[in-house]
Order: sequence, then C-alpha cells, then structure tokens
Amino acid sequence: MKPNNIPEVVVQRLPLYFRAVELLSRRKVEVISSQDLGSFLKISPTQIRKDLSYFGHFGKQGKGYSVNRLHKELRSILGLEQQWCMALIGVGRLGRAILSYGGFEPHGFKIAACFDTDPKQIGKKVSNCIVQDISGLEEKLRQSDIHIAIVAVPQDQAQRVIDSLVKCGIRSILNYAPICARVPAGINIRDIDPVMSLQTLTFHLTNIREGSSRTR
Amino acid sequence: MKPNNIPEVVVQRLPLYFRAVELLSRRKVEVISSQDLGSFLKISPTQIRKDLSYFGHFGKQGKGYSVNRLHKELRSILGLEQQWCMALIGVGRLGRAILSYGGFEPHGFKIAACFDTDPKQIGKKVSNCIVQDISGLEEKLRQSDIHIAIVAVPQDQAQRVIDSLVKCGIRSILNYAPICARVPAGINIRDIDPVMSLQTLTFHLTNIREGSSRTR
DNA sequence: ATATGTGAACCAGTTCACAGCG
DNA sequence: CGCTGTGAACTGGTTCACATAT
Repeated sequence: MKPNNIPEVVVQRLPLYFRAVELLSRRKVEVISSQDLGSFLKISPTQIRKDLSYFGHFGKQGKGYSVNRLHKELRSILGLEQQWCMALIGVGRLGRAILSYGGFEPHGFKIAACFDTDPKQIGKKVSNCIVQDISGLEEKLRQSDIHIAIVAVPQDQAQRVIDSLVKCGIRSILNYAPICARVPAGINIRDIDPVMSLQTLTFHLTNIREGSSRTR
Repeated sequence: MKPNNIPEVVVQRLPLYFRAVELLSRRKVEVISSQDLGSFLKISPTQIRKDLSYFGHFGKQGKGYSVNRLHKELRSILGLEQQWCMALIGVGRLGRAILSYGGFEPHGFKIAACFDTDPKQIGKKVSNCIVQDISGLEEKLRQSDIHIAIVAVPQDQAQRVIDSLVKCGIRSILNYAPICARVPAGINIRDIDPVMSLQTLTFHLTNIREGSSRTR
C-alpha cells in the first residue's frame, strides 16, 4: 500500500485531516469515527474513509480511527517527520511579512536563507536572516538542505526567479507572486494570492445568490 | 444571460482570467483567442470558452476576444467596479503583516478598519489604522460600507470571531486562521493557509513521483 | 479560413450500498 | 451491532466535435 498516483484533490485534503487530528490529539481524544471527523471538517465520512484507504487500513471496524495512529500515519505520509528548510526569494514588504510570520516554524518549516536582487538590501539582516544576492542561491542550496523556495518578488520578476530556482534544482515552490508561472513537469508550485480569493468573494457579493462556498 | 448558479470551480477561474486580461491590456494586446489565452494560463481553450459562455457571448468568431471588452465584462462580473472596504480582525504579527501589505489597494480592496480584543492594542495606530475594540464592530459596520472581513486571530479565537462577524451581518470572510470554520449557508469564506500548501508540497517531495501539480 | 459557442460524449471524483471485521 | 473499506453507481466538470458566425 505505498501509493504512487494519488489524485491531487486527495493530497490537498490530507493536510486538513492532519490538522484536525493534531487538534484532537491535543484535546486527548483517543478514537474518532469517520462520521465525527467528517462532521467536524464538513467532509462526508465516505470521502474520508476512501481518502485514507489510499494509504492503508488505519481504522478499526466497529470502533473508528485511533487518533494517535492517524496522527503518526499522516505525519509520515505528508513527510512531516523532518524539519524542512526553505529559501525566501524577495525581501520587499511581502517578503519581510513572511519572514516575520511566526506560523511556519511550529509546523516544522524554517526559512533558512533569504535572497534579493536589490543591492541596497543585500547584507542587511531581516528577522535574523542576512539577505544574500540571488546569484549565491545555487551554492547555498549545495551546502544546506533547502528543498522548498518561497517566491515573494514583484510580478514582473517572478517568472525569471522561478526559472532560476528550477535550474538550481528546486522542485517545490510556494508562490506569492500574482502570476501563472510556467514550470517544467515534475516541479510543484502552489500559489497564494489573497486578491484572487477576495475577487471570488466579491463575485458572490455582487451576484446575490444562496449557498455558501469554500476552497482550499 | 444573467446567471445564478455558476459552478464554484468556474467562479474560481474568473479572477485568473481577469488577471491575465489586465496584463494583456497593459501590454496593449487588443485581441486574444481562447487558444492563446489558454496556453498562457495553462487552461484548455474549450474550458475558457465554456466558462465565459456562462456570462455572455463576448467573443467574435474567426477573431477571438477583444481584450478591452473582456476586461470590462470580467470587471463587472466580479463586481470590481467599486472599491471594497474591509475590516481586519486581529492585529497580531499576522494582522500587522496584512495591514502593511500593499497588494490590496491597487486592486480596489481597502482595509478601512481594524479590530482586536487585546486592551493593550486598542487605540494604537498600526499602518494608519486605529485599532478598535471588537465590540464596536457592529456599529462600525452600520456607519461605513464594510462588506468583507479578514480574520487574522489565533486558532482558538477564530470560530468565536467568525460567529460574531456573521451575527453583525458580514457575508464574506477571508480567513487566515488555521481552522475549519462553521458558517451558516449563504456566508462565503475563503481560507488562506500557507502551512497547508507547504504540506502538500512536502507530500510530493516525500512520495517521489512525476507530474507537476497546481492549485487555486 | 479561423475561432467562438455548445450539445454530446467522456472521465474523474464523490457517494452509495454493502461485505467484512472487531 | 457499529464502523471501516471498497466495488458499483452516480454526479458534475472537462473535453470533443461540429454547427455557426465573421
């Protein structure tokens, strides 16, 4: 049961399950049924069972899922047993906000280096991180174990930066730039764009209609 | 052709189209075919044509879509002809980052008020915005035209805050808190959680397999 | 000739229904 | 008996194929 072709929708729900199970674990809940987990996450129990069954038989019939077991399994499936080092590209207003954001480290994600092209920034220390010239990226990647890059550069520089990240061997990118980046097959990119989210909200506000909606 | 039941997936692609068309407009491109727009956005031309056809007949056979026309239409469809005022709830580290982020205003989204529960914060000025007690929210909503709330409070306060937002009549929420919030039907909530995005990336890094992936 | 708009065909993802196990 | 795990049925979203317009 070591799968190799999980639908992407399923992969996107896994972190959700993990988060729920972390919470349950903290609350000392020991067993949870797909029923209860489902009503908590607003996902159908069948969905949850099917998703989890891609990876193994974690549940106990008649009982449910051991929270502890599920926690461990999801941690392993998602690759969260190690700490992940990341490089931040772009230390403008957005980049600085990301650097000062304390939400990554508790989850095992660490910004280990930051880069910029602006000569005025290079050498400066921002949130305990010395800004380096982006030309040093490849070398830095060799000597440290950075596997994820966060892109926080302006729109017009983003594609170029992403290209050089890929050339340096980065395969995972968290992209905050408002572009539809072109990446070769095998490279994973995840976009974060609050403005686009807001625009779907205003669509609903403008086109008054019933029914709530969600995304991930 | 004024629709009332557009699939949510379609709604989520509209901002993407809008962004592309904005860019094309800036580049003085006058006409674009679904073909070309598709290869730019990595979306099939048929998909684009079908999506747009929900809202009208914007294209010209044999030519393509007038960029200008499409820009205007999408602006109208998404409700972006007006400026939207937003309330930010929570001015901790994350909230401050959001306040200082300059990416909202150029797109017509303005943080018009910010709130917190921490007495130490109340009355302080953060990025030109005076922090108010959250108890003043309902009044503030009455006197201004705020229709969107941004939630940037800690996990354990988020559901409570969202409940009171809903009670105050807010129907659109951009949620940065790592929770699966319960909202009544008719309320739209969009979650932004970079950690979850990172976790899907580490899944792919850990379970080495081919094929790139994307989300929105 | 070229590109849109759209019903029909197709496919992926979700839900159903139930067998199997604790 | 309760809840998981899963093939089968279904749903809705995407792509195909072509009629239609310029």
